[in-house]
Amino acid sequence: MSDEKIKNITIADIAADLGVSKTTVSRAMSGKGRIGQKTRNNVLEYIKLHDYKPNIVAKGLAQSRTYNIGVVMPVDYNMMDLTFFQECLLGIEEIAGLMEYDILLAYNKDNDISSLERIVNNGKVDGVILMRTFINDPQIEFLKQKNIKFVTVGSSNYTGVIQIDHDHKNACKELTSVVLMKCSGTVALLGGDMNHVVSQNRLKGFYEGYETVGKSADMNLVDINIENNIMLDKKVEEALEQNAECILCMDDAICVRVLNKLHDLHKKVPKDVKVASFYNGIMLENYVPSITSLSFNTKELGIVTGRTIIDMIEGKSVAQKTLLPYEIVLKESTK
Amino acid sequence: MSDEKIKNITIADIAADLGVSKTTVSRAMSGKGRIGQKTRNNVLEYIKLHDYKPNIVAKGLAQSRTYNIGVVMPVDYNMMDLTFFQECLLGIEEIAGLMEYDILLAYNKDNDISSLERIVNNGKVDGVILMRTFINDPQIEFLKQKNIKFVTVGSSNYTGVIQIDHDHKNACKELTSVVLMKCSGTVALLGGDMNHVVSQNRLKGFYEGYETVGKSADMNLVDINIENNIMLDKKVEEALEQNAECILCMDDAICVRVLNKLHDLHKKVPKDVKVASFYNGIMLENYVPSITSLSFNTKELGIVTGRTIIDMIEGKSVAQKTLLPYEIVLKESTK
DNA sequence: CTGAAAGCGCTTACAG
DNA sequence: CTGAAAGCGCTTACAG
Repeated sequence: MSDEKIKNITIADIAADLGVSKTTVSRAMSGKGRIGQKTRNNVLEYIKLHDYKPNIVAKGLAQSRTYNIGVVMPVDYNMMDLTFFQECLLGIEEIAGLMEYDILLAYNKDNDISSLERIVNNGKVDGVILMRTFINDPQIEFLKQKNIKFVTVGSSNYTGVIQIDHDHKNACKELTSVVLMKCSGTVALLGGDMNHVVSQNRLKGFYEGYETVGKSADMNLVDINIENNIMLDKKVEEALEQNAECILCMDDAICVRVLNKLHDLHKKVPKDVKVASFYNGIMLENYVPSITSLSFNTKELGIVTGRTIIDMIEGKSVAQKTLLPYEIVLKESTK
Repeated sequence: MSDEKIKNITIADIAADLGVSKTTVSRAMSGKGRIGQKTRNNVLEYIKLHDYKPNIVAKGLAQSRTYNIGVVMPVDYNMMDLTFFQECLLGIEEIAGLMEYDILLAYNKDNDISSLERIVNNGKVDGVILMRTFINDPQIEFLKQKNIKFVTVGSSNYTGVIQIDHDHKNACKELTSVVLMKCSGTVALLGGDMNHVVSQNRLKGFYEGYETVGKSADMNLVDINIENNIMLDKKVEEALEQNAECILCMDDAICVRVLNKLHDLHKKVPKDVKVASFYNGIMLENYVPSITSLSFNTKELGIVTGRTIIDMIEGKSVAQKTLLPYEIVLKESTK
């Protein structure tokens, strides 16, 4: 066994073997340009027989393309986010593979975008997916200035940015109104960092949910921007003191903490207080009692995001904002 | 703003502007071949001034390289593994970036290696890192047959495979002997799928730990290949019935389950029984009482793995097997 | 319908 | 010390 990689067969080899020009071989494969049916079949047959794989890098160079898409992963995640990103990435990879694209990874740690800069400055990607964005986002600034095509997972307040997201606002609106039907009265809302666009949308949906039943939220029971878990625990106690019949949690992490606190206080769910979450997540999955929550398909989010950036790369026009559907999963916790 | 990517400056532009040949520019950058000091500085200055970045793809084509390394991630992970893989990947990315390489992602789901096949058949990578391998591994078969350079994270029983791992065997040996010092008598060992090479090494270390104190393990207290959590719970009870003074757990997932079971049985750690784990992990981190365990630096594992595959790509010789150090962290649970 | 030639942006013998 | 030319493996006007 030699130490070298096996030398791959090239388009020139095929041309020589078949007694045609490289042009013809190229055309047979791409389907572009006129070519005789017989000639074409000949080439295709040869390719199949010899299991020829064109060198995508060379193809890319000739077309000023790379057939790579850059994906920027955040590093400062917590456990729950990790599974979200992984699953989304899986969706991206799946669709990319089908379209003959590959994923080039970059990381974003504390808004250090050097990793992103490298892959785009080195011309290694045709487009970029940002897995997480911020209100003021150096990634977006950089990509705009470089005029590179990109898509964001989740909503962004930047103008002109193509974004794919679940329809959090309407999801929260609907869940809120469903819960309001069950608890004739006081519903508390806890958690949510308003620096995140998604939190803003959830809050909006919450208010709109109230509107649908002709009421308006009791602002004493809405506690956002809770700084830490200790604060959160206190907010749970306060909600109970104000006789909240149901606690809505901004996301699954909040919800787990709330449930633990209720457990410590010997409050039974749903007998003493109902609980629901605006986001499903792995930690909520096997909780007893089962927890009512919104349910989003993360892998699908990845697939749609991947398809969108590839469409953009290939010159198709795409929607400025794509909102994916959601499900409301009613479980024991709001019975 | 045009719809096109900004056209990058090329080596030809520099050559024209400076009135030298492309050869000279190339040489100035690479440092290869003879070139006058003054000419060289001229070029370098121009490059810095205009912030020129060579097109790595073109460079790669000319050198039959890609400056990409493929990383194959497993998909059938559980939560705990996920953080391991993420952190390892982070290490790989860090060193790759420093060496001007990038990460191309592939997935391995149920030993479907089509994703891996695509990136190597398409000539998109110079080498591959396998994040997880199996006793009979189609990934390894494929890469060997293709004669592509690759490295595995963790140990493999295949011959001739370059592997990077923590020194699990000696780590387990040392922890076992430390624990034996504290519990003059009966130590139980629970968990570990013997289809995994790492489990085999841990078990070996466990036995060797006994040897160091001149004893041999009580086989009634060694329970490996435990099929599920129910079984595991039963094994915990059995260990207690046999008056085990300490329970050693093969990994953190096992350990968490064991701790929960002990909690249910109202057994106090370490008063009623001591506990230690052969692997640290996120779920063990904040446990009360704090848990004695082996501690491994996962990011470092990634860094070393990345450096190794790059060394191989660049023709340097590397060790067949690299074993990284470990730490024994004594905590409350074995007091 | 097919091919010769130029080009994508680099590197690298070869020659001077 | 420097440059003209060929080459990496493709694509694509252009010409016939």
